[in-house]
Amino acid sequence: MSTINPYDVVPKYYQLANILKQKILEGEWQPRTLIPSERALEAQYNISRTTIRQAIDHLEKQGFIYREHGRGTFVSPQKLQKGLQELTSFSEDMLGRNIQPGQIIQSIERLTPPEDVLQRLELPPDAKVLRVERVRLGDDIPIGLQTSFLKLAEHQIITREDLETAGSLYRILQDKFNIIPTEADETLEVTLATPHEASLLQIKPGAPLLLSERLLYNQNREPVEFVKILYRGDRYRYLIRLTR
Amino acid sequence: MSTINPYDVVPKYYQLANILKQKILEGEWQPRTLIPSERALEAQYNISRTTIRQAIDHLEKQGFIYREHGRGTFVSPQKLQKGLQELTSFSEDMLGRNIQPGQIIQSIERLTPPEDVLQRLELPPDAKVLRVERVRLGDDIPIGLQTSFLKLAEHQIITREDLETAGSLYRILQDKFNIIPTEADETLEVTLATPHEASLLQIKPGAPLLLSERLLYNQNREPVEFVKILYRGDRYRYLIRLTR
DNA sequence: AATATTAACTGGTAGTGACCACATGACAAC
DNA sequence: GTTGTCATGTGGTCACTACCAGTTAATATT
Repeated sequence: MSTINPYDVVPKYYQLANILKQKILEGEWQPRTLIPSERALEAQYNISRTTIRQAIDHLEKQGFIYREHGRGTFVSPQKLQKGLQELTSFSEDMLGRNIQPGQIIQSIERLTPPEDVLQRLELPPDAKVLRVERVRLGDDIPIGLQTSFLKLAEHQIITREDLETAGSLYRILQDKFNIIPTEADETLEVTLATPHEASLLQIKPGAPLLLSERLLYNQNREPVEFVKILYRGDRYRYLIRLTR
Repeated sequence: MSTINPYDVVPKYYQLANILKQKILEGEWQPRTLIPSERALEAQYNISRTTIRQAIDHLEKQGFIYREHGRGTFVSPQKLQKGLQELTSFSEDMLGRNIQPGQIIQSIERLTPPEDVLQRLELPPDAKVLRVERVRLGDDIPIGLQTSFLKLAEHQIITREDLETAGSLYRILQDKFNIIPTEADETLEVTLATPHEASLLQIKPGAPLLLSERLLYNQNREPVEFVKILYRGDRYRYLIRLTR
């Protein structure tokens, strides 16, 4: 069994949460069963109840456990499809489904985007953004057509090499420009493929597509990216977990 | 200004959260501006920092504010589209968009559903469920075709009257059967309308539809309802907020 | 046997005190 | 001017303590 170090860069509650999570993932604690009470854990790990509760809070938010006042804390029964409702990049999304992500870069250009994109990015009418167009692949099959509009200064460049090596655009934003995605608003709707889109996605013109439009905010809640992804209707399904 | 009662059924942190929320909604605290520090609020309201933090935790989770370590706590700038990522019924969804929800009840029947529905509801092969078919309206225009499969005992009946008076199915589940929806897994994908679906939705056969499939869990994390909604592609757009 | 009471659990709320980690601006040193 | 140091203010973590609020089962009462 792992132990908890009293002084570390990693908070105690976080370490504890991982220990408990482990017990669930490894099956030591079965779904629907009661886990030790907060007072019991307090004694067992010699950690204050404050910290115990903080750890359990995290696990509850992540959907591993649920609490019932007066009865106890239980392991969630659901074969948890990890981190739905979480902000993920296309690559992360694919990896979560055990599909190998890939991409064909169509273009990287600095230009003035359509009016509606400027508005959402809170930019003046003549501003320029970096547009990145890619066909996204899953296990080498076209899944979606992705167009990103990035609010970046003129000297902030993203190259083909950046994209090819990093794979994920979020990685680049974080490492190269210190932009950390924290939140996004997304809409989903249905459209039909234009001939151009159809040829890129290797489907028939007029085939149904799932259109996702996502406005991404950085750590200061400023919009930094507007992304459109046209998903092939026959090869993609959107998953979320909702809570009340 | 409101005051905080020391002893009440309503927790202090909850009352405080509402007071702070009010200040944001009424515009007293403008977006992006710093709100008083936790120590300042502690002094101002004569509440311990523990409780202050608990209130702020809630507001942060709801997206009203965000914190930056070492800098302070700020009001979120976003014209918050309330409670996305939250579990809502069709009626609640519509009301949140300022659209009047409505329904045409097609049928209410007790029957054995398709195999896949039984499996998701964790029922044996011969089990029966209550199926409710409705055309859902928004401002009197057909928006979606909704089919609910409810895991209910034989004596647990839902009548047309129940549905017509309550409006929301969730209301009925809660009031009549003490089933409280707490969580759901949802998938979204694209399909094309069959002639039958098209006629009910008043669109052309083959028109693109957004198909939502939702498995709803009760307070004990048991599946209680499986709902399919076929949304008209031209009249419905799905909204969510994602966080990281 | 049925019903009411109670004791002993559970998680939930609240206060106090202490210190850590990060950000920032004032100020000293160069 | 530039750079480095440091004091101060912010949120983050943690311990200890106390009591409130549901749940349950044993027990007493009828």
